[in-house]
Amino acid sequence: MFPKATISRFPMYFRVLTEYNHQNIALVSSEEMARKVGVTSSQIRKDLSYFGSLGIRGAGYDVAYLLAKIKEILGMDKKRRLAIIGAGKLGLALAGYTGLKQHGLEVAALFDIDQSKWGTTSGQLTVFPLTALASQKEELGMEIAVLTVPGAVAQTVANMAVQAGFKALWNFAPVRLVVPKNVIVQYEDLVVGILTLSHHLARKFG
Amino acid sequence: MFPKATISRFPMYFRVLTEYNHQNIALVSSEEMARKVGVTSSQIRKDLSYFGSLGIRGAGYDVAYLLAKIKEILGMDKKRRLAIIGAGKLGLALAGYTGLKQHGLEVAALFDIDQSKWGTTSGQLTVFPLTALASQKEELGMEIAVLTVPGAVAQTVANMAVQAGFKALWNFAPVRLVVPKNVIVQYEDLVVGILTLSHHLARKFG
DNA sequence: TACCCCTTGTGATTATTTTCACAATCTCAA
DNA sequence: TTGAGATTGTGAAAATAATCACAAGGGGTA
Repeated sequence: MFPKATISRFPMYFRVLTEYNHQNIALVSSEEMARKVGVTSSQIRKDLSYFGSLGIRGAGYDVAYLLAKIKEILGMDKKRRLAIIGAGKLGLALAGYTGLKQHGLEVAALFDIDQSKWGTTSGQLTVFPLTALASQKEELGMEIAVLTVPGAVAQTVANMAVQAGFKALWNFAPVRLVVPKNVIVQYEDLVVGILTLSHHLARKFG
Repeated sequence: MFPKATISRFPMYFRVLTEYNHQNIALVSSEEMARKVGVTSSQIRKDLSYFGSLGIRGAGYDVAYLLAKIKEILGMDKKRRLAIIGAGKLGLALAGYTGLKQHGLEVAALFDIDQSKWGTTSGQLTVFPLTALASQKEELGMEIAVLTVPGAVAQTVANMAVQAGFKALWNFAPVRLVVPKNVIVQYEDLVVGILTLSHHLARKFG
């Protein structure tokens, strides 16, 4: 089995390859990619080797082919639809975040318990009542539930998402969720990054 | 030196300790914390041991004392002020994100190159022209620059932040930045989490 | 005070991840 | 077709991180 960090490097590989593709560069070496991404070339070769012999010895990697492979590995060959639960600032920001669309991810609808938020938002997205989660999941073909709700209600909302049939949760609430074994949870803690910076600042400058 | 992951676990420790503190629980064992955080108790003891003998053998950890220590380690004992550069959806969402304030971080101002955005936002925050970065840094005592700008201009904006005297950058643009050695960059790639989920979905269900 | 119980702190061990270094083998040119 | 030059793919080694297991103390009680 490959290291967990391997998958986390693939989005970066995807982006630089997209760039090369856009520049009509057909072949690229691991050394060249490494410079751009900021990792070692052997790291890139090792990461890719977990998924087969994807390169051409003596020549490098075929940009279009590798791009297709990475899309496949990251599940980007199929369009994934997201349900954002919690139409607060963070939920709305994610709904309008272009980075998602650029990676084949589509926010299909938002959900909130607050009646005053129901209806259509600035974009062409609709905020539904939380109770409509299960029915809209089927209607819109959503697979991933994004939890942008306060920590205090995160577990309750997670239960509802599981009940509605979601098998994957992307959780922004700073809470460990208890879910059935067949449900995947990806935790996203925005505070970790900034506090890591704060720690380094404190070390260096006090 | 301690593992990088050690620091990334501290925000979670901070939160559960805050909870215990709120419940007037004075003493807590690593075993008890471990259950709540979702890591092993020896992991917690090891993490804490890098910063001294913070517990009491036979009894556990003094919640208030450990909380103070963790605040110190994460640089939360001093209020850190942030400058958000890029007053788009993500920038505005971060500006209003309560999680930051809860960890002693304060967004002091926003900056944007777009004249139509200059002025006061929904909160009591002001959006300044990008050219005011250096002067406002001194005026407002900001230490950390948050880059919520498109990837294409991220390097240019980073250069301006460095020029203005920022020693720490929190970069949301999916681009590797070139900065002087004494400047710290923390990368935040929102797409990694969701594509990790997408990968697992593709593996399990196709 | 003496003893028992409890939990920390930490070397030693194990597991995981990255880097090294080079054989394998592909391309290109003559 | 052959040989030179390039770059992959990958075992082995090194570095990093997590877990184990237990000695070292501290707290509480009689």
